Amino acid sequence: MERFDRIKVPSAYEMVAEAIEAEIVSGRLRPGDEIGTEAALVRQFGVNRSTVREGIRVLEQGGLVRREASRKLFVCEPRAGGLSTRISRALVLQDVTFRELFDTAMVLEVGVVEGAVFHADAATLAALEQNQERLEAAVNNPVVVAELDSEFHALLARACGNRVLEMAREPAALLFFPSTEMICRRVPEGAGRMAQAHRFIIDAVKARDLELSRTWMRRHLVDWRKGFVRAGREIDEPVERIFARYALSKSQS
Amino acid sequence: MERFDRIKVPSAYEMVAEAIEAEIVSGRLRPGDEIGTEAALVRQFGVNRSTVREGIRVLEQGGLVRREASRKLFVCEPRAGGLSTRISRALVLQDVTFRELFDTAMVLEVGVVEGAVFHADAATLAALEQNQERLEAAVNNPVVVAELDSEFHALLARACGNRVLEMAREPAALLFFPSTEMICRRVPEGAGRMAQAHRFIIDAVKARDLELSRTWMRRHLVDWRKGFVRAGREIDEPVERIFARYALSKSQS
DNA sequence: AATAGCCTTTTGTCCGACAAAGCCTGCTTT
DNA sequence: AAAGCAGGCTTTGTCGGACAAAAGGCTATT
Repeated sequence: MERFDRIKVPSAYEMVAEAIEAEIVSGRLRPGDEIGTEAALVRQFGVNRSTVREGIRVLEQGGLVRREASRKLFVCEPRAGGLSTRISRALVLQDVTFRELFDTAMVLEVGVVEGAVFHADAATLAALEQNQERLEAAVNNPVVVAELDSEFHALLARACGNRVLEMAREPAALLFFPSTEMICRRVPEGAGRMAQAHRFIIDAVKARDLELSRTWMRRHLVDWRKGFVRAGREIDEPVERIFARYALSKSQS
Repeated sequence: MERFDRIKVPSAYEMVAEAIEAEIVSGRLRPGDEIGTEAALVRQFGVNRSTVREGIRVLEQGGLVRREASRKLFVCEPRAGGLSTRISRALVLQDVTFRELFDTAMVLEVGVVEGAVFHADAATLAALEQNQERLEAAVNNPVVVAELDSEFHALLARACGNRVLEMAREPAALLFFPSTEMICRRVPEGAGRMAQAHRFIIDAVKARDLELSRTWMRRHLVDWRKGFVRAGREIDEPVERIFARYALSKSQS
């Protein structure tokens, strides 16, 4: 048992990043505000431009500021940060299995649909209907089906009116739903069953029927799992890195 | 509807970061491996050291590499990234309410305890027992009680054997459980009830009793909420930024 | 008013340099 | 000969200055 922690001398670029972060977290700088040019920061902080730039990289990667087309630097919506992508990547590096993804999705997506039953508004319901229409029209195109399934769940998450839950489900969803494409490709009847399940879920949410919405969400996910196994995959195998790299790079933009 | 996406010309430092990231994600560089000195990277990539350094900042902040005491750079365990902290910060910036935190915790912690019923091993159960002992000995110290409560739920999450779920709950937990201290301070009987609930949860997990574990976890969380309200707080108020800043900075180390 | 061309600002990258901190190696001391 | 120390080497963090290319703004032309 040591008495003292190691002393960490903060470097200049870290202090630059922290100073700007403090302004954002405190609310003195709001999303959309400009940070100023690098030269301006050099003047204010009294450090070299290289140092300022390193600090900016930290903030950029932290999702606090954004630079558009190598131009002005401004505070960005905290949502935008692409943090989920990085969590997903960490999960892949830990060799998590599809079972873990599935079990987590079961917990989170059922929680989401419960919230949606209480909070879904007309606009989101309309968006869900539109998603459903497109899904029914595209049951023979695995790529589009996978995208629409992913969007369906994202819309539902938005509809549940809980931003914490919405964000909590994102990393798993990013790894989970892309497999839908593979499933649809190998299990022909999969897309049809999915469309049917979505239909029931939407109806249950509209009818504010908690129990029914839960039931159909569970059924929908169990179906996904069955399809996964029928497509010849093993539920306890880790999410492969190559696949994940592809899926995540697509989502990053 | 535009036909083409904007073309993004990658800058050199981004390519440096991506090149190293690719090695890590593909598994050719494993946690613990050294990346090499800045000078070595300069030679290999044929770019300036400033450029390499900017790339390194990106990777560092992304939680892929770590530099210890301003010394050698090496690939780090994906878990370490401190990403949850940043998600929590984003949530605070979005002014999420305690209700959102609570509802999410309800979904996730119940999911966690279900997993724990199936997967908890002897070592974790022992750790939970030890946590319980310390909790019962400290019911009069709000600071310690809050820490132990937070640890209790983290242990349970570890016990559930699902790293995806474990990581999904972290951002909410980081914002949620610190309030326990405030509650214990203002509601004297709170800590005792908490110890009792923990006791029942541990026993239910040990007995592999799914339904009982669920029931007590729900009860435990509902209790937290009652305490929150009895402490004079409003469940629909946003998590304050000052509080969050304090809580998160503590957790970062 | 719209456009083309010019000028200015800003970013991305490069070069070279140096102090401070860690690491290593060889020397001194016991 | 082993342990301890000092000095030298390596590497990081920071600095100052420089320049091409892109973006933005301004003016004159049609």
